[in-house]
Amino acid sequence: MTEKDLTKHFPTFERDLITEMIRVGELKTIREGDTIIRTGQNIRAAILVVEGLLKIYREDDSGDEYFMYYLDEGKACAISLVCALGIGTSGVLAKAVTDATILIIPANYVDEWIGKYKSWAQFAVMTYRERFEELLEVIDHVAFRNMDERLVFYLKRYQEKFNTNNIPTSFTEIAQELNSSREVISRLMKKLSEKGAVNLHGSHVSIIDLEKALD
Amino acid sequence: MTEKDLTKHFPTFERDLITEMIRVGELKTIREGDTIIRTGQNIRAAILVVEGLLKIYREDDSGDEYFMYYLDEGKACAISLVCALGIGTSGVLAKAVTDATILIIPANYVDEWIGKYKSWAQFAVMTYRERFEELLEVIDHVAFRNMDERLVFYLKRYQEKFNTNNIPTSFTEIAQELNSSREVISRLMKKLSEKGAVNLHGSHVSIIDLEKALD
DNA sequence: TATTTGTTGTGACTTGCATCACGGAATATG
DNA sequence: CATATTCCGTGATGCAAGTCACAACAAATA
Repeated sequence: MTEKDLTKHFPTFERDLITEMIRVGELKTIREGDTIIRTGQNIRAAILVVEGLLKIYREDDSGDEYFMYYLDEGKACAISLVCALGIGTSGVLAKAVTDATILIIPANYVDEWIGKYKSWAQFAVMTYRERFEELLEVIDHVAFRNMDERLVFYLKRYQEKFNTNNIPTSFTEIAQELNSSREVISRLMKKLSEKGAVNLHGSHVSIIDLEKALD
Repeated sequence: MTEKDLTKHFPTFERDLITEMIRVGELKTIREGDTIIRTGQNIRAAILVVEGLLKIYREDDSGDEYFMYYLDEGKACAISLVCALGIGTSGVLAKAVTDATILIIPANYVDEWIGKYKSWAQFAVMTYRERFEELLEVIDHVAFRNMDERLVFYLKRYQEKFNTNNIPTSFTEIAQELNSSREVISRLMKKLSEKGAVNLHGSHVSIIDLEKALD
């Protein structure tokens, strides 16, 4: 990983910071499907996504995983940033959706750089802000919306993140991530297809126009 | 407000920071029930709670307010901290539960102090961390728990924050804050009283032992 | 090819909860 | 004191969604 590569994904960082990140950070490549952070795990480093896409979940006692949001290239896990300083355990679960490269920054630098590099402090704050907003959006959906709307939201995010109208995810998996059941997803999908919002091909789903889902 | 008063509520802050807070911050007293931050409001300052107790809500399109968490003395509103820097609008609603005193710090200082005062940077990070955790807990409840458990959680927090077993809140209000309905709360309360977890006195509710709610 | 495994579709049933429609008790206000 | 207002209790009803049971596929594998 060269300075140029890193600068490409983190364009706001000043040169000195990039240099130091390369010096002290540990690059790690992750396979699709791998789990990077586990709930309850003790974290002593910040995690930045250099390449690839992660998914962040909240896990309940019985092991159900509620999908909260995606983490793109150039973003950081807010939990890992925040845990890096305090004596924190995770609280969330992070999985790689694609093969990915992450940069692991030891906790002490996370702290030190806040005073040292303005761009780092801003990055940290921006990270918090964005994740915070995303959590609020999750709460909106879970607290106020019905499953049909949440499914549409789920599909919309997939569409945006992967820039495709093809949803290869099985109904079983979608159901797990929305903390619902396969049958419910199946029936809701049928309704969506009746409205002309999606097409069902048995094996996969293709999005036509999610706006049509609004009745 | 003297330096001594402020130090009492924010003991980790160094003397210089306290001095500067008094110089540039605006103290404001708030009446019980007043709204401090509105959803969608543009925020150009951080808000610290010096005295009193606030309640933070998430509002949906139709004006329903979902109660998320309390904000104690010595704490800051994470949203206001984070919005102070970015070009942010609020996303949450803050109300005073008791008469309160808040300290308003203009956005530019929020930013500046992160590099200047270590205790401030740590305070900011700690604030994010705590609020973040609280949001995750909210998601847990809304996503995974039924109304009965959420009601018990609601009562438990009241008990802790006000250090009392007396709940003077009307069922109608509890229902609104949990995004439920009065009748449902009424029936669940009855169940709780049958289990010996609470006593119903018509006008108010008194907690006996919330552990007994677990069946 | 035959079998296993993972997928979706669907009817029947149950449950949690919102809503409606009362009525009665308590409190406030004229 | 009378009336209005606000609160709570409770049955009836409807809907969203979770669960069960079973069938029809398709893809992978022996």
